[in-house]
Amino acid sequence: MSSEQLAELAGVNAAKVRKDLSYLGSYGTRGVGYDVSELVDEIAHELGLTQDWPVAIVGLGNLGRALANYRGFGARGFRIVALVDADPDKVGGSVGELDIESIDDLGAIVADRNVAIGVIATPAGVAQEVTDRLVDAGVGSILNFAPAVVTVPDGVSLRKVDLATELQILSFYQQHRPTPTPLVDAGAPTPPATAVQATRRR
Amino acid sequence: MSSEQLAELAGVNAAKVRKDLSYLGSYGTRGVGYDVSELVDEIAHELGLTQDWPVAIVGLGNLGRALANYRGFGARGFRIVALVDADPDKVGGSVGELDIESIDDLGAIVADRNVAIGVIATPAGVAQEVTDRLVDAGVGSILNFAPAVVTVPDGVSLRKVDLATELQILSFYQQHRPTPTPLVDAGAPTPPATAVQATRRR
DNA sequence: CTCTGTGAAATTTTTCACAGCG
DNA sequence: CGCTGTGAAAAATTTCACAGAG
Repeated sequence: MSSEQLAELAGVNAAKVRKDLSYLGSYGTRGVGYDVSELVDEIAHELGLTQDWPVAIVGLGNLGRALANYRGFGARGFRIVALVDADPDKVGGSVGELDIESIDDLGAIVADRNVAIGVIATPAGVAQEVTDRLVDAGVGSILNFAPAVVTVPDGVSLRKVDLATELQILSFYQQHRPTPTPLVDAGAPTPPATAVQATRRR
Repeated sequence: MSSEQLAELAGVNAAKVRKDLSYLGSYGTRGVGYDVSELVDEIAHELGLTQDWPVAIVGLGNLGRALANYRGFGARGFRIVALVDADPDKVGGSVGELDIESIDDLGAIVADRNVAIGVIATPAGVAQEVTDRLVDAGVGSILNFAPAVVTVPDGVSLRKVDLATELQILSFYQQHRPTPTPLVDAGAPTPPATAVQATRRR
């Protein structure tokens, strides 16, 4: 597959694809393109996806349950090894194959199962406390879904997914839409809309 | 509050805060700083958050239910006005205050309730089809949680939240962590770790 | 001939640094 | 004085464009 095709699929410039891939090394063949399975392997290796990263989910409300059931994790090599909650009513219950354990046992759980990544799906109010507990237990990466800013010490990675922020960004574009409702004949070649775009290609 | 303080809270450079805010106009007071509530109002206005953007959620598996129950949406002015699924067993059920309706009624639902934003929480396999249906119905912004790349016509905004991608990014940093497990005396000033950081400040 | 890999150019983003307002 | 607003500089990112490998 050529950089041109990859670029089309990703919605970016072909030169960017080539430049980015060049940082991995020279895995393309001039005049031909890239071997996709080779690329997949190389990228997986570079991203550390060939290793097994045990994941613990803290907080088993609706979002935590959704994440626990999310099949996309296993598919990409992330193994959920623990579900932890503070609510005594939830502890002892289970989601899928896994039992819900008490956050008081976090230290032992992280140590025993080598938890590398902690996912926070708790209410905002306890997010920082949970983060601190995870860090103290030795977890090196945190993915925070709680609508709260949390801080971590140097050396710990932190990412935040804020669902409301995503909607706010859409709202911005929605407000700046070329036409509030594009009342164009179905079948017309293409609406003349060309303005600020959140959209990628086509 | 000064740009310095705002920058500290956001984990960015103070000049960047000032430069960014300057695009809204001149809402600061020299020698003093910014009036936070004024900033909140101005930013809300610029982002279109003073308007009401009706949201429809398509797909009511675990993730869809979590999103439907997510209190952060209402708190920031997004009103969920419809829950839609293709599964006849789910249609007629409800989540919170809202009934689950059939995707076959999508056109009427979008038109009646002025749905502006569609949230896709379906399996990957039907994400493109659902996207097309939403766009045909007149929805101008799409937030895609399905682990699938979907395309939209020009003039429609699209954002994607990929949970597994977030983990992959963490995995990358985890793999490049300064020390696998920072075995530093608790109480030591600060671990000497200084390397590639996903972390913001402190 | 086609398509990669990559210097160099163009563009965008971020930071510096300071005039000047309150 | 202290802190904003902003030109100008610096840095980072993206794109161009083309030599040269296959």
